[in-house]
Amino acid sequence: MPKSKYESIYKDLKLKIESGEFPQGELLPSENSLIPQYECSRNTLRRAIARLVTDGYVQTIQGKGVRNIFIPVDQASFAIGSIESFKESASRNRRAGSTQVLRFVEFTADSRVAARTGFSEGAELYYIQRVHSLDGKPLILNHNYFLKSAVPGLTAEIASRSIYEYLENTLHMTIVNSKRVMTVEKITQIDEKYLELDVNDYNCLAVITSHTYNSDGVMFEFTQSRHRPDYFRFQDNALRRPAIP
Amino acid sequence: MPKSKYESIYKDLKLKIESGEFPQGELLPSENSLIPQYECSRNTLRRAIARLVTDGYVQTIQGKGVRNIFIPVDQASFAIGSIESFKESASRNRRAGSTQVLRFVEFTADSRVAARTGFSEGAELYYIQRVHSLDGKPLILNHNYFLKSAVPGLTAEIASRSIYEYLENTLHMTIVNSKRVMTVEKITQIDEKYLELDVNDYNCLAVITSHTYNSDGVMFEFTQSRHRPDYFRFQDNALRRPAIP
DNA sequence: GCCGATTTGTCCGTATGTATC
DNA sequence: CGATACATACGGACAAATCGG
Repeated sequence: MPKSKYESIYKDLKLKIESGEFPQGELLPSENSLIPQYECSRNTLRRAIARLVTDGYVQTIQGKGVRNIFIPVDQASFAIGSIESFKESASRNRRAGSTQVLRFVEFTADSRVAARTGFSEGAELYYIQRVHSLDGKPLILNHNYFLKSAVPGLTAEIASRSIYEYLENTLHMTIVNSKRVMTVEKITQIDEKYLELDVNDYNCLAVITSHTYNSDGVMFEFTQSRHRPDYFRFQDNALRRPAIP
Repeated sequence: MPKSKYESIYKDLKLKIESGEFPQGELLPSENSLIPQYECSRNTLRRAIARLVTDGYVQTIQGKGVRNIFIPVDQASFAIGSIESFKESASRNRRAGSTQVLRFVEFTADSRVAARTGFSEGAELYYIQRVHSLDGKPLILNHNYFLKSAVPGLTAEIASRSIYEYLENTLHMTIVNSKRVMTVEKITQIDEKYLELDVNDYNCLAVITSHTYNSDGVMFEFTQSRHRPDYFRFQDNALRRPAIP
C-alpha cells in the first residue's frame, strides 16, 4: 500500500533494476516510453527517477538518457543516508539478529548529560544500554537516550525487541531526520567486555553519534553506537552536483 | 551565476539560515509568503526547500510549516552525502591544507588490480599516493587510481595541487556520483610512517573506499582514503521517510 | 558544421488531497 | 467548520545536451 503514485513507480523501477530486468551499465527506457506504461505525468515519473539517483541506482545524463549503474552488494552492511533500525538491517541482510538489554533506567538530565546529548537540563530521559548481536556474535554496543515526554511507556521488554517498531507502530510517531557523526575511538573496558574484544587485536572501534528528530521537529533521541571494527561497514552514495532532482 | 532559479533560491535560503536570519527551532515563512519574494512558482520554491531538507537544515511538517533545525558545527569535519575534495574541505574549515605526492605512476591493470578496484583488466591507469596535511599535521593517506582515458594529462604537479580542480576546470568533466564504503582497518607500516602514527597509541584507522562516476556514467576513479583516527570525523544527515521531496 | 529528432532539465499554473490549527 | 500550510499530481512550454544524417 504505497501512499503515493511516484513512490510505487519508484519501488517498481527499483525492483526491476535489482532483479536485472534492465541491463547493467545501459540506458533505461526513456521517460516518454515509461510514462504510458505507468500512466502518469512526466513530473511524477521524474520524481521516482530522482529517488533512484540519490540511491545510487541510476545516473541521468541530459540529452542521452538514464544509465543503470546498480551494483549488487552481497556483504552485510549498514546503509548511510537512510535511517534503519538494527532489526531492519539484520533482516535486510538475512541474518539472525538478537538484542540484549544491559541497563534500562529513567533519570533527569543534569548539566553534564545535557551538554553531551543536546537535551535540555532537567529533561526526563530513558537511558538504555544494549548489545546487538548477529548470528550470535556481539557487534554493536548502543547507548540510547530517549526523551520521556516524546516516547512514553518505553520498557526494557520493548527495548529487547525493537524500539523503532514501538515508536512507529504503537506510538505512531514519524521518524524523519537524523544527524549523525562518525568517528573512531579507543575501546573502553565496557566495550571490551560486551563486544568480546581484545585490546591486543583492535584497540579502537567505529562510533556513530546521532541526534534524531520526529515529525514535530523535536529531538527525541540521542544515541551513541559503538561498532566492532572488524564487522563495521557503512555504505554511502554521494552526489556532487544536484542533490535533489 | 547560478545555473538555475531553484538553485539560487536554495543558496539564498541556506545563507539566511546559516546567518541566523530565521530563528532556530522556529518555522520559516510559509511557501505562499516566500513565493512573491522570489518571484517564482510554487514548484520551484519547493525544490529549493527539498534540498534544504536533505541537507538537514530544515524539516517540513505538513499542515504546520517548515522548521529550521540548523545547528552550526564548528569542528573540522568532512561532509558525507556530498562529494568534496580535500582542498575544498580545508578551505570550508578555514584551515591551511597541503598535499604531498609520494608516488605517481602509470600502469596497466592486471587481474588483481581489476578485481580490487572495479576497473577492467588491461585498463590504463594512473596510480597516485598522496598525503594530505592540515596545519602541518598529516591526516589522510590517499591511494588514487584514475582511468587514463577519462583523465588525460594528469601530472604529479597537478596531483600536488588539486586533481578535482583540474578535472572540473581544465578537462570540464562533471563529477556526479560516488559510491563509498567506510570501514575500520588495522594500520600498516606505510600508514605508520606517513601519518606519523604510533601502533601503541591507535592501532587502526578509518578507511573510505570510493568508486566515482562522471557525467557519462563512466567510473573514472577508485580511491582508498586512510584517515588518522583521532582527526577523523564524518557527518551525515539521514532521512527515514521520503528522500527526495 | 548544420539541422532535426530525441532525451533530459527547468519552470510555470492549476487542481486536489491531507494535516494542523 | 473554515482557513492555512504542505503534499501530490497533471499538463504544457521552452531550454540544453546528445546523436545521427
